[in-house]
Amino acid sequence: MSQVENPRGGAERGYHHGNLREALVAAGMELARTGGPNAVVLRAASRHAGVSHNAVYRHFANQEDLLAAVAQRCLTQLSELMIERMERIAIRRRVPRASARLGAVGRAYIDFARSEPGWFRTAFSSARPHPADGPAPEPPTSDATGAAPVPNPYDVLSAALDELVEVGALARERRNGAEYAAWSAVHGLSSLLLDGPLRELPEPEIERAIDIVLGAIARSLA
Amino acid sequence: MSQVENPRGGAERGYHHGNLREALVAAGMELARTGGPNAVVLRAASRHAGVSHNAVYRHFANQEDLLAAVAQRCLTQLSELMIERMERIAIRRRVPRASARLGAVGRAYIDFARSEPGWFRTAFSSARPHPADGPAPEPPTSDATGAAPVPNPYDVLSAALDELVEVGALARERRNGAEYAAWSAVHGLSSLLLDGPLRELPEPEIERAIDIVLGAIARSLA
DNA sequence: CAGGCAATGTTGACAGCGGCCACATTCCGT
DNA sequence: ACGGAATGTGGCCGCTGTCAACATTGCCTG
Repeated sequence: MSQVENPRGGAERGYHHGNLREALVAAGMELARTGGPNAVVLRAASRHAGVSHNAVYRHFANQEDLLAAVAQRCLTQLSELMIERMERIAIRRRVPRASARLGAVGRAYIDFARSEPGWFRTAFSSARPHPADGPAPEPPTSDATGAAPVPNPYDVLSAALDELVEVGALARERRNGAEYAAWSAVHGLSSLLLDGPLRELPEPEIERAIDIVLGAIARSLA
Repeated sequence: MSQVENPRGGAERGYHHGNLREALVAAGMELARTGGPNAVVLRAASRHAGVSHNAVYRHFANQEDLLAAVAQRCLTQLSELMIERMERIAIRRRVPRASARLGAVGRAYIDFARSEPGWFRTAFSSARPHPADGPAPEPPTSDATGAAPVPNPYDVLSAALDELVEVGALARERRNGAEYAAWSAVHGLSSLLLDGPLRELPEPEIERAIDIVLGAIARSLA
Protein backbone atom coordinates (compact mmCIF):
# COMPACT_ATOMS: atom_id res chain seq x y z
CA MET A 1 0.00 0.00 0.00
CA SER A 2 2.31 2.65 1.23
CA GLN A 3 5.14 3.73 -1.02
CA VAL A 4 7.27 4.47 1.99
CA GLU A 5 10.10 2.04 2.43
CA ASN A 6 12.77 1.71 5.02
CA PRO A 7 16.33 2.58 3.96
CA ARG A 8 17.23 -1.02 3.26
CA GLY A 9 14.60 -0.95 0.56
CA GLY A 10 13.04 -4.29 1.34
CA ALA A 11 9.72 -4.88 3.00
CA GLU A 12 11.40 -6.73 5.86
CA ARG A 13 12.95 -4.67 8.58
CA GLY A 14 14.73 -5.13 11.85
CA TYR A 15 13.78 -3.68 15.17
CA HIS A 16 13.95 -0.19 13.77
CA HIS A 17 11.80 0.93 10.92
CA GLY A 18 14.23 3.47 9.57
CA ASN A 19 11.72 5.88 8.10
CA LEU A 20 8.79 5.63 10.42
CA ARG A 21 7.85 9.27 10.61
CA GLU A 22 7.39 9.50 6.87
CA ALA A 23 5.60 6.17 6.80
CA LEU A 24 3.16 7.37 9.44
CA VAL A 25 2.39 10.56 7.58
CA ALA A 26 1.87 8.56 4.40
CA ALA A 27 -0.46 6.20 6.24
CA GLY A 28 -2.28 9.19 7.67
CA MET A 29 -2.71 10.55 4.15
CA GLU A 30 -4.34 7.34 3.04
CA LEU A 31 -6.67 7.37 6.00
CA ALA A 32 -7.50 11.04 5.49
CA ARG A 33 -8.13 10.53 1.81
CA THR A 34 -11.13 8.32 2.35
CA GLY A 35 -12.24 9.28 5.82
CA GLY A 36 -11.21 12.87 6.41
CA PRO A 37 -9.57 14.15 9.57
CA ASN A 38 -11.55 11.92 11.91
CA ALA A 39 -10.12 8.86 10.18
CA VAL A 40 -6.55 9.83 10.97
CA VAL A 41 -6.25 7.45 13.86
CA LEU A 42 -3.05 6.56 15.65
CA ARG A 43 -3.54 2.83 15.83
CA ALA A 44 -4.66 2.47 12.24
CA ALA A 45 -1.67 4.48 11.04
CA SER A 46 0.77 2.41 13.09
CA ARG A 47 -0.81 -0.83 11.89
CA HIS A 48 -0.51 0.45 8.37
CA ALA A 49 3.17 1.14 8.90
CA GLY A 50 3.62 -2.32 10.34
CA VAL A 51 4.62 -1.08 13.73
CA SER A 52 3.36 -1.20 17.28
CA HIS A 53 0.82 1.45 18.19
CA ASN A 54 3.12 3.09 20.70
CA ALA A 55 5.94 3.66 18.26
CA VAL A 56 4.01 6.69 17.02
CA TYR A 57 4.89 8.57 20.17
CA ARG A 58 8.57 8.54 19.23
CA HIS A 59 7.75 10.83 16.32
CA PHE A 60 4.59 12.67 17.27
CA ALA A 61 3.49 14.06 20.60
CA ASN A 62 -0.06 12.78 20.20
CA GLN A 63 -2.78 12.15 17.68
CA GLU A 64 -3.39 15.86 17.12
CA ASP A 65 0.27 16.26 16.31
CA LEU A 66 0.15 13.54 13.67
CA LEU A 67 -3.02 15.06 12.27
CA ALA A 68 -1.29 18.42 12.02
CA ALA A 69 1.51 16.88 9.98
CA VAL A 70 -1.00 15.20 7.68
CA ALA A 71 -2.94 18.44 7.34
CA GLN A 72 0.24 20.23 6.36
CA ARG A 73 0.83 17.68 3.64
CA CYS A 74 -2.73 18.08 2.40
CA LEU A 75 -2.13 21.81 2.06
CA THR A 76 0.98 21.03 0.07
CA GLN A 77 -0.98 18.73 -2.23
CA LEU A 78 -3.48 21.50 -2.81
CA SER A 79 -0.75 24.01 -3.55
CA GLU A 80 0.93 21.70 -6.00
CA LEU A 81 -2.27 21.24 -7.98
CA MET A 82 -2.79 24.99 -8.05
CA ILE A 83 0.73 25.56 -9.33
CA GLU A 84 0.46 22.83 -11.91
CA ARG A 85 -2.80 24.14 -13.30
CA MET A 86 -1.55 27.68 -13.32
CA GLU A 87 1.57 26.78 -15.23
CA ARG A 88 -0.41 24.87 -17.81
CA ILE A 89 -2.00 28.07 -19.10
CA ALA A 90 -0.54 28.83 -22.53
CA ILE A 91 -1.57 32.26 -23.66
CA ARG A 92 0.85 34.67 -25.20
CA ARG A 93 -0.75 38.03 -24.51
CA ARG A 94 0.12 39.03 -21.00
CA VAL A 95 -3.16 40.46 -19.77
CA PRO A 96 -5.48 37.60 -20.70
CA ARG A 97 -2.81 35.17 -19.56
CA ALA A 98 -2.66 36.69 -16.09
CA SER A 99 -6.44 36.55 -15.83
CA ALA A 100 -6.51 32.97 -17.02
CA ARG A 101 -3.85 32.01 -14.54
CA LEU A 102 -5.85 33.46 -11.68
CA GLY A 103 -8.92 31.61 -12.92
CA ALA A 104 -6.94 28.39 -13.14
CA VAL A 105 -5.80 28.80 -9.56
CA GLY A 106 -9.37 29.20 -8.41
CA ARG A 107 -10.56 26.26 -10.44
CA ALA A 108 -7.77 24.11 -9.10
CA TYR A 109 -8.78 24.98 -5.56
CA ILE A 110 -12.36 23.92 -6.15
CA ASP A 111 -11.40 20.88 -8.18
CA PHE A 112 -9.10 19.71 -5.43
CA ALA A 113 -11.88 20.00 -2.88
CA ARG A 114 -14.24 18.03 -5.09
CA SER A 115 -11.83 15.33 -6.20
CA GLU A 116 -10.10 14.87 -2.83
CA PRO A 117 -12.71 15.82 -0.26
CA GLY A 118 -11.00 13.90 2.52
CA TRP A 119 -7.74 15.72 1.99
CA PHE A 120 -9.47 19.05 1.63
CA ARG A 121 -11.36 18.62 4.89
CA THR A 122 -8.19 17.48 6.61
CA ALA A 123 -6.21 20.44 5.33
CA PHE A 124 -8.59 22.79 7.14
CA SER A 125 -9.37 20.74 10.20
CA SER A 126 -8.40 23.43 12.65
CA ALA A 127 -4.99 21.96 13.38
CA ARG A 128 -2.20 24.40 13.77
CA PRO A 129 0.50 24.04 11.14
CA HIS A 130 2.95 21.41 12.23
CA PRO A 131 6.17 23.12 13.34
CA ALA A 132 8.57 20.35 12.34
CA ASP A 133 7.12 19.77 8.93
CA GLY A 134 7.89 22.97 7.14
CA PRO A 135 11.52 23.53 6.16
CA ALA A 136 13.58 20.59 5.03
CA PRO A 137 15.09 18.66 7.93
CA GLU A 138 18.60 19.02 6.53
CA PRO A 139 19.45 22.66 5.86
CA PRO A 140 23.11 21.95 4.90
CA THR A 141 21.96 19.71 2.06
CA SER A 142 22.55 20.86 -1.49
CA ASP A 143 18.75 20.83 -1.80
CA ALA A 144 18.59 18.80 -4.96
CA THR A 145 15.11 17.64 -3.96
CA GLY A 146 13.40 20.85 -4.98
CA ALA A 147 13.50 24.58 -4.56
CA ALA A 148 9.98 25.10 -3.17
CA PRO A 149 10.28 24.66 0.60
CA VAL A 150 6.61 24.17 1.42
CA PRO A 151 4.13 25.53 -1.09
CA ASN A 152 1.25 27.36 0.55
CA PRO A 153 -2.11 28.00 -1.11
CA TYR A 154 -2.06 31.56 0.09
CA ASP A 155 1.26 32.24 -1.58
CA VAL A 156 0.15 30.74 -4.88
CA LEU A 157 -2.94 32.89 -4.93
CA SER A 158 -0.94 35.96 -3.98
CA ALA A 159 1.45 35.35 -6.82
CA ALA A 160 -1.41 35.17 -9.29
CA LEU A 161 -2.78 38.46 -8.00
CA ASP A 162 0.63 40.09 -8.13
CA GLU A 163 0.86 39.07 -11.74
CA LEU A 164 -2.43 40.79 -12.45
CA VAL A 165 -0.99 44.00 -11.03
CA GLU A 166 2.27 43.74 -12.97
CA VAL A 167 0.34 43.28 -16.15
CA GLY A 168 -1.88 46.22 -15.38
CA ALA A 169 -5.12 44.29 -15.18
CA LEU A 170 -5.57 45.09 -11.50
CA ALA A 171 -5.25 48.56 -10.07
CA ARG A 172 -2.55 48.67 -7.45
CA GLU A 173 -4.85 50.21 -4.87
CA ARG A 174 -7.22 47.29 -5.35
CA ARG A 175 -4.46 44.77 -4.82
CA ASN A 176 -4.26 45.28 -1.11
CA GLY A 177 -6.44 42.68 0.57
CA ALA A 178 -7.62 41.17 -2.69
CA GLU A 179 -6.52 37.74 -1.43
CA TYR A 180 -9.21 37.90 1.21
CA ALA A 181 -12.01 38.31 -1.26
CA ALA A 182 -10.76 35.83 -3.84
CA TRP A 183 -9.68 33.22 -1.38
CA SER A 184 -12.83 33.46 0.69
CA ALA A 185 -14.98 32.96 -2.37
CA VAL A 186 -13.29 29.82 -3.67
CA HIS A 187 -12.81 28.37 -0.22
CA GLY A 188 -16.39 29.07 0.73
CA LEU A 189 -17.79 27.54 -2.41
CA SER A 190 -15.62 24.48 -1.92
CA SER A 191 -16.79 24.07 1.66
CA LEU A 192 -20.43 24.55 0.81
CA LEU A 193 -20.21 22.05 -2.01
CA LEU A 194 -18.63 19.46 0.27
CA ASP A 195 -20.33 19.92 3.61
CA GLY A 196 -22.91 22.61 3.18
CA PRO A 197 -26.40 22.73 1.75
CA LEU A 198 -24.95 22.87 -1.78
CA ARG A 199 -23.88 19.28 -1.22
CA GLU A 200 -26.81 17.86 -3.16
CA LEU A 201 -26.70 20.14 -6.17
CA PRO A 202 -26.87 18.35 -9.53
CA GLU A 203 -23.68 18.42 -11.54
CA PRO A 204 -24.66 21.06 -14.13
CA GLU A 205 -25.84 23.38 -11.39
CA ILE A 206 -22.53 22.88 -9.62
CA GLU A 207 -20.70 23.95 -12.76
CA ARG A 208 -22.92 26.99 -12.98
CA ALA A 209 -22.20 27.90 -9.37
CA ILE A 210 -18.47 27.60 -9.98
CA ASP A 211 -18.68 29.84 -13.01
CA ILE A 212 -20.72 32.37 -11.11
CA VAL A 213 -18.31 32.51 -8.21
CA LEU A 214 -15.21 32.74 -10.38
CA GLY A 215 -16.96 35.39 -12.45
CA ALA A 216 -17.85 37.37 -9.36
CA ILE A 217 -14.23 37.30 -8.24
CA ALA A 218 -13.06 38.59 -11.59
CA ARG A 219 -15.73 41.29 -11.59
CA SER A 220 -14.94 42.44 -8.07
CA LEU A 221 -11.31 42.89 -9.13
CA ALA A 222 -12.07 44.70 -12.37
CA MET B 1 -27.22 23.18 33.25
CA SER B 2 -29.73 22.25 30.66
CA GLN B 3 -32.92 24.22 30.46
CA VAL B 4 -34.77 21.17 29.29
CA GLU B 5 -37.18 19.84 31.86
CA ASN B 6 -39.47 16.89 31.87
CA PRO B 7 -43.21 17.60 31.65
CA ARG B 8 -43.67 17.43 35.39
CA GLY B 9 -41.39 20.41 35.63
CA GLY B 10 -39.34 19.17 38.52
CA ALA B 11 -35.83 17.88 38.35
CA GLU B 12 -36.92 14.49 39.64
CA ARG B 13 -38.38 12.09 37.17
CA GLY B 14 -39.72 8.60 37.04
CA TYR B 15 -38.61 5.83 34.80
CA HIS B 16 -39.41 7.91 31.75
CA HIS B 17 -37.76 11.20 31.12
CA GLY B 18 -40.66 12.70 29.26
CA ASN B 19 -38.68 14.99 26.98
CA LEU B 20 -35.50 13.10 26.38
CA ARG B 21 -35.05 13.83 22.72
CA GLU B 22 -35.08 17.56 23.30
CA ALA B 23 -32.84 17.17 26.35
CA LEU B 24 -30.31 15.25 24.31
CA VAL B 25 -30.23 17.83 21.56
CA ALA B 26 -29.80 20.55 24.18
CA ALA B 27 -26.97 18.62 25.78
CA GLY B 28 -25.43 18.15 22.36
CA MET B 29 -25.63 21.89 21.80
CA GLU B 30 -23.71 22.52 25.00
CA LEU B 31 -21.07 20.02 24.00
CA ALA B 32 -20.82 21.41 20.49
CA ARG B 33 -20.58 24.95 21.76
CA THR B 34 -17.26 24.41 23.44
CA GLY B 35 -15.88 21.43 21.59
CA GLY B 36 -17.33 21.47 18.10
CA PRO B 37 -18.75 18.44 16.32
CA ASN B 38 -16.21 16.00 17.72
CA ALA B 39 -17.38 16.81 21.22
CA VAL B 40 -20.95 15.73 20.50
CA VAL B 41 -20.57 12.39 22.18
CA LEU B 42 -23.36 9.98 22.99
CA ARG B 43 -22.34 9.07 26.48
CA ALA B 44 -21.62 12.62 27.55
CA ALA B 45 -24.96 13.78 26.20
CA SER B 46 -26.84 11.02 28.00
CA ARG B 47 -24.98 11.71 31.23
CA HIS B 48 -25.87 15.34 30.87
CA ALA B 49 -29.53 14.44 30.45
CA GLY B 50 -29.34 12.25 33.53
CA VAL B 51 -30.11 9.10 31.67
CA SER B 52 -28.45 5.81 30.83
CA HIS B 53 -26.16 5.88 27.81
CA ASN B 54 -28.30 3.50 25.81
CA ALA B 55 -31.48 5.52 26.14
CA VAL B 56 -30.16 7.64 23.30
CA TYR B 57 -30.91 4.88 20.84
CA ARG B 58 -34.65 5.25 21.48
CA HIS B 59 -34.49 8.68 19.85
CA PHE B 60 -31.50 8.58 17.51
CA ALA B 61 -30.23 5.83 15.29
CA ASN B 62 -26.60 6.46 16.23
CA GLN B 63 -24.15 9.17 17.11
CA GLU B 64 -24.15 10.58 13.62
CA ASP B 65 -27.90 10.93 13.81
CA LEU B 66 -27.71 12.90 17.03
CA LEU B 67 -24.98 15.05 15.54
CA ALA B 68 -27.19 15.75 12.54
CA ALA B 69 -29.97 16.97 14.81
CA VAL B 70 -27.55 19.21 16.69
CA ALA B 71 -26.14 20.52 13.43
CA GLN B 72 -29.64 21.37 12.26
CA ARG B 73 -30.18 23.37 15.41
CA CYS B 74 -26.90 25.17 14.91
CA LEU B 75 -28.07 26.19 11.46
CA THR B 76 -31.26 27.49 13.02
CA GLN B 77 -29.28 29.51 15.55
CA LEU B 78 -27.30 31.04 12.72
CA SER B 79 -30.43 31.87 10.77
CA GLU B 80 -32.04 33.51 13.76
CA LEU B 81 -29.07 35.78 14.29
CA MET B 82 -29.11 36.70 10.62
CA ILE B 83 -32.82 37.55 10.78
CA GLU B 84 -32.47 39.51 13.99
CA ARG B 85 -29.62 41.61 12.66
CA MET B 86 -31.37 42.18 9.38
CA GLU B 87 -34.55 43.37 11.04
CA ARG B 88 -32.64 45.75 13.26
CA ILE B 89 -31.70 47.90 10.28
CA ALA B 90 -33.66 51.13 10.50
CA ILE B 91 -33.27 53.09 7.31
CA ARG B 92 -36.22 54.75 5.61
CA ARG B 93 -35.05 55.01 2.02
CA ARG B 94 -35.61 51.71 0.36
CA VAL B 95 -32.45 51.32 -1.69
CA PRO B 96 -29.87 51.97 1.01
CA ARG B 97 -31.98 49.97 3.41
CA ALA B 98 -31.93 46.92 1.18
CA SER B 99 -28.17 47.21 0.81
CA ALA B 100 -27.72 47.64 4.54
CA ARG B 101 -29.89 44.61 5.21
CA LEU B 102 -27.79 42.45 2.92
CA GLY B 103 -24.67 43.72 4.63
CA ALA B 104 -26.16 42.97 8.04
CA VAL B 105 -26.90 39.43 6.95
CA GLY B 106 -23.31 38.93 5.88
CA ARG B 107 -21.95 40.47 9.06
CA ALA B 108 -24.22 38.29 11.15
CA TYR B 109 -22.93 35.21 9.39
CA ILE B 110 -19.32 36.09 10.13
CA ASP B 111 -20.06 37.27 13.65
CA PHE B 112 -21.81 34.02 14.42
CA ALA B 113 -18.83 32.03 13.24
CA ARG B 114 -16.49 34.11 15.37
CA SER B 115 -18.60 34.25 18.52
CA GLU B 116 -19.81 30.65 18.39
CA PRO B 117 -17.09 28.75 16.58
CA GLY B 118 -18.15 25.40 18.01
CA TRP B 119 -21.68 25.81 16.75
CA PHE B 120 -20.51 27.11 13.40
CA ARG B 121 -18.20 24.16 12.86
CA THR B 122 -20.95 21.80 13.93
CA ALA B 123 -23.47 23.37 11.59
CA PHE B 124 -21.26 22.46 8.64
CA SER B 125 -19.82 19.19 9.83
CA SER B 126 -20.86 17.23 6.79
CA ALA B 127 -23.92 15.73 8.41
CA ARG B 128 -26.98 15.45 6.27
CA PRO B 129 -29.90 17.53 7.51
CA HIS B 130 -31.79 15.54 10.09
CA PRO B 131 -35.08 14.37 8.59
CA ALA B 132 -37.15 14.43 11.77
CA ASP B 133 -36.04 17.81 12.95
CA GLY B 134 -37.49 20.11 10.35
CA PRO B 135 -41.23 20.81 10.52
CA ALA B 136 -42.86 21.35 13.88
CA PRO B 137 -44.04 18.12 15.52
CA GLU B 138 -47.61 19.42 15.76
CA PRO B 139 -48.87 20.66 12.38
CA PRO B 140 -52.48 21.23 13.54
CA THR B 141 -51.31 23.85 16.04
CA SER B 142 -52.44 27.40 15.54
CA ASP B 143 -48.74 28.22 15.11
CA ALA B 144 -48.60 31.05 17.59
CA THR B 145 -44.93 30.29 18.12
CA GLY B 146 -43.82 31.73 14.81
CA ALA B 147 -44.40 31.51 11.11
CA ALA B 148 -40.92 30.39 10.12
CA PRO B 149 -40.87 26.60 10.36
CA VAL B 150 -37.13 26.07 10.27
CA PRO B 151 -35.13 29.11 9.28
CA ASN B 152 -32.39 28.32 6.83
CA PRO B 153 -29.38 30.54 6.21
CA TYR B 154 -29.81 30.13 2.49
CA ASP B 155 -33.38 31.39 2.61
CA VAL B 156 -32.47 34.41 4.68
CA LEU B 157 -29.75 35.39 2.26
CA SER B 158 -32.06 34.81 -0.69
CA ALA B 159 -34.66 37.07 0.83
CA ALA B 160 -32.12 39.84 1.23
CA LEU B 161 -31.11 39.49 -2.40
CA ASP B 162 -34.73 39.45 -3.55
CA GLU B 163 -35.23 42.68 -1.72
CA LEU B 164 -32.33 44.20 -3.61
CA VAL B 165 -34.04 43.28 -6.85
CA GLU B 166 -37.44 44.62 -5.80
CA VAL B 167 -35.86 47.90 -4.84
CA GLY B 168 -34.04 48.09 -8.11
CA ALA B 169 -30.54 47.96 -6.68
CA LEU B 170 -29.77 44.66 -8.33
CA ALA B 171 -30.42 43.95 -11.98
CA ARG B 172 -32.77 41.04 -12.38
CA GLU B 173 -30.42 39.21 -14.70
CA ARG B 174 -27.73 39.42 -12.05
CA ARG B 175 -30.00 38.00 -9.40
CA ASN B 176 -29.82 34.47 -10.71
CA GLY B 177 -27.12 32.64 -8.83
CA ALA B 178 -26.12 35.64 -6.79
CA GLU B 179 -26.53 33.56 -3.63
CA TYR B 180 -23.61 31.43 -4.68
CA ALA B 181 -21.22 34.31 -4.84
CA ALA B 182 -22.38 36.11 -1.72
CA TRP B 183 -22.76 33.02 0.37
CA SER B 184 -19.46 31.55 -0.70
CA ALA B 185 -17.63 34.72 0.22
CA VAL B 186 -18.99 35.07 3.74
CA HIS B 187 -18.83 31.36 4.42
CA GLY B 188 -15.31 31.11 3.11
CA LEU B 189 -14.07 34.04 5.14
CA SER B 190 -15.70 32.60 8.25
CA SER B 191 -14.08 29.24 7.69
CA LEU B 192 -10.67 30.68 6.99
CA LEU B 193 -10.85 32.86 10.08
CA LEU B 194 -11.74 29.89 12.26
CA ASP B 195 -9.75 26.99 10.85
CA GLY B 196 -7.65 28.38 8.04
CA PRO B 197 -4.42 30.30 7.84
CA LEU B 198 -6.28 33.51 8.68
CA ARG B 199 -6.73 32.07 12.14
CA GLU B 200 -3.87 34.06 13.61
CA LEU B 201 -4.69 37.44 12.10
CA PRO B 202 -4.65 40.35 14.58
CA GLU B 203 -8.03 41.83 15.34
CA PRO B 204 -7.79 45.04 13.26
CA GLU B 205 -6.63 43.05 10.25
CA ILE B 206 -9.61 40.74 10.73
CA GLU B 207 -11.94 43.72 10.63
CA ARG B 208 -10.23 44.91 7.47
CA ALA B 209 -10.65 41.51 5.85
CA ILE B 210 -14.34 41.48 6.72
CA ASP B 211 -14.83 44.91 5.22
CA ILE B 212 -12.96 43.89 2.10
CA VAL B 213 -15.02 40.76 1.58
CA LEU B 214 -18.34 42.45 2.22
CA GLY B 215 -17.29 45.25 -0.07
CA ALA B 216 -16.32 42.83 -2.79
CA ILE B 217 -19.73 41.19 -2.56
CA ALA B 218 -21.47 44.52 -2.91
CA ARG B 219 -19.24 45.48 -5.83
CA SER B 220 -19.77 42.20 -7.64
CA LEU B 221 -23.52 42.77 -7.42
CA ALA B 222 -23.42 46.37 -8.53
C1' DC C 1 -61.85 -0.68 34.25
C1' DA C 2 -58.43 -4.35 33.27
C1' DG C 3 -55.16 -6.37 30.30
C1' DG C 4 -51.65 -6.17 27.15
C1' DC C 5 -48.67 -4.22 23.82
C1' DA C 6 -45.62 -0.65 22.31
C1' DA C 7 -42.68 2.92 23.76
C1' DT C 8 -39.11 4.07 26.62
C1' DG C 9 -35.16 3.42 29.81
C1' DT C 10 -31.44 0.17 32.14
C1' DT C 11 -27.75 -3.14 32.70
C1' DG C 12 -24.05 -5.67 30.84
C1' DA C 13 -20.87 -6.75 27.41
C1' DC C 14 -17.49 -6.13 23.59
C1' DA C 15 -14.10 -4.05 20.46
C1' DG C 16 -11.50 0.07 19.10
C1' DC C 17 -9.28 4.20 20.47
C1' DG C 18 -5.73 7.64 22.92
C1' DG C 19 -2.44 7.81 26.23
C1' DC C 20 0.55 6.36 29.96
C1' DC C 21 4.11 2.97 31.97
C1' DA C 22 7.96 -0.15 32.09
C1' DC C 23 10.84 -2.79 29.25
C1' DA C 24 13.51 -4.41 24.95
C1' DT C 25 16.44 -3.61 21.12
C1' DT C 26 19.47 -1.19 18.23
C1' DC C 27 22.44 2.74 16.73
C1' DC C 28 26.26 5.63 17.28
C1' DG C 29 29.84 8.42 19.38
C1' DT C 30 33.57 7.94 22.53
C1' DA D 1 34.26 -2.29 23.08
C1' DC D 2 30.96 0.03 25.60
C1' DG D 3 27.42 2.73 27.24
C1' DG D 4 23.92 6.10 26.65
C1' DA D 5 20.43 7.82 23.43
C1' DA D 6 17.11 6.78 20.12
C1' DT D 7 13.65 3.87 18.75
C1' DG D 8 10.15 0.10 19.05
C1' DT D 9 7.15 -3.38 22.15
C1' DG D 10 3.68 -5.08 25.39
C1' DG D 11 0.49 -4.26 28.97
C1' DC D 12 -2.77 -1.46 31.08
C1' DC D 13 -6.52 2.10 31.93
C1' DG D 14 -10.50 4.87 30.91
C1' DC D 15 -13.28 6.42 27.34
C1' DT D 16 -16.37 5.73 23.35
C1' DG D 17 -20.08 3.54 20.07
C1' DT D 18 -22.95 -0.21 19.52
C1' DC D 19 -25.41 -4.53 20.32
C1' DA D 20 -28.46 -7.73 23.07
C1' DA D 21 -31.35 -8.79 26.85
C1' DC D 22 -34.19 -7.11 30.28
C1' DA D 23 -37.20 -3.71 33.13
C1' DT D 24 -40.67 -0.23 33.58
C1' DT D 25 -44.29 2.65 32.15
C1' DG D 26 -47.88 4.82 29.17
C1' DC D 27 -51.77 4.19 26.65
C1' DC D 28 -55.07 1.91 23.67
C1' DT D 29 -58.48 -1.56 23.27
C1' DG D 30 -61.95 -4.40 24.72
